[in-house]
Amino acid sequence: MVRPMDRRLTQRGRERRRQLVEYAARRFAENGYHPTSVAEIVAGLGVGKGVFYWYFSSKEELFGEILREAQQELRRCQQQAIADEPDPLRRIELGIRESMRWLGDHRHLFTLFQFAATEERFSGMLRRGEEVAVGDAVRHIKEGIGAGQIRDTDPTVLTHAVLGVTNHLARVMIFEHGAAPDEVADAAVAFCLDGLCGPPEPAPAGHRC
Amino acid sequence: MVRPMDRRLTQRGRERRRQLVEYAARRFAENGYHPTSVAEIVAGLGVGKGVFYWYFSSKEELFGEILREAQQELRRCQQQAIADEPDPLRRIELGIRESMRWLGDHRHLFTLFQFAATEERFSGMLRRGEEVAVGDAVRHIKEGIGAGQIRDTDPTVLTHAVLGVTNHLARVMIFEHGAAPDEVADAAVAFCLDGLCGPPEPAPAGHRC
DNA sequence: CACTTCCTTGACCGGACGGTCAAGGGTGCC
DNA sequence: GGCACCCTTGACCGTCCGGTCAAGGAAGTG
Repeated sequence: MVRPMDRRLTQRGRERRRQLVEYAARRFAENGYHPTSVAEIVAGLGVGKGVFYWYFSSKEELFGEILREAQQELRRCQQQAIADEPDPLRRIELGIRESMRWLGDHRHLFTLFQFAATEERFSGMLRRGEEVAVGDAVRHIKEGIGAGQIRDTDPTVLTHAVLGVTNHLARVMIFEHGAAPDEVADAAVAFCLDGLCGPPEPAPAGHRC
Repeated sequence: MVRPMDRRLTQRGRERRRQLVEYAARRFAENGYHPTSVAEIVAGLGVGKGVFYWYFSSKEELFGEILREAQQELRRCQQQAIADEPDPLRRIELGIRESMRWLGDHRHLFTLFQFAATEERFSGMLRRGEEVAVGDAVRHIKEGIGAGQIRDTDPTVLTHAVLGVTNHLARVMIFEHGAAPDEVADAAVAFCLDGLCGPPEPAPAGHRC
């Protein structure tokens, strides 16, 4: 499982560590995890190999740390964006918009998430982080269902549907087509809200549907 | 770009080639592309290393062929499923259902698609295949918009929203949670159709929205 | 100054990997 | 049989990679 080394670090040490995480994340995303060697990372930073193994016990551990920190920060941003918005549907909207913004700003990390999902050693770690975020979203959806705003379907499925739209649109429209995150977010929100609310016909209640 | 070797193969040769593609695809998906060595592939098939390099000029070329053939087959299945259904909205539904079924049956290939997206050498190849499939879907969406069944939004965005829902739900609900493809497809179809059709309020025409 | 702790260097190691190739077996055709 | 062609073998090669470590510099503390 590769437990993280927790050395006591000075200011200087924390800065070096940050450099390594940052630079390695970019190289891993651009070049692939396996094709990027430790030698290349330290050369890119102009330091000796020993520096790497002073801060991390292996390349694998470094990747794990990158993953963990990225997931942590994404969640932090989402929580902050949602803050204390009372309406669950609007919380979901804000979550989508914030995700889109964040992914636009950290596309290299998104690539690493994708890669992590394809290797067994990392997919577990990724999944644990994902489950936390999904848990958050599921709560909002459940609340929306309770309030009659959202169709009464398995909240987990709905959550993943929203997640799928957001991630895929971010990747294709923002990264590949170079679209503006805000506009893509508008489209994603529109699609998801209608998808969540359900068919118009029975439309009995709810202040948006 | 690693052009495929086109040798003239006998019956026996074609069978060997198929074995290599099949087995390597499974190992790549289970173990990762880079961590799976050519030596391991040929050992798993009980043949010498020369066999590999008789049929493929490099490991990279083999992976490219796996990708190409998988995309080709997925598209073939989708086209066949849609066949000559006249209603565009229903064509999309059938496409979603068929994708879900196919992904459920070929989850290892899905993993390889994901991996390919993370390495520059392969992402181009992947994208070219994706564009073809997206082009198909966009046509159906455009037709739906023309018929007033689908909201008048950028068809490419709508297509990718649907694709995102389908792929993500397949991965999470079918692969990870072990849900039944048919039920997941039901949920995906419901979500996407409402997402495509748009908000209920103005609801002027169309026989489903 | 001495002494400790934190950090850095880069040559080095064992092993694994992708790829090559000379040699040979098998099959079918004349 | 003789010959051509398709396929297979596995030892071998050069390279590169993750990781180690003895040695030494810098910074802080007394």
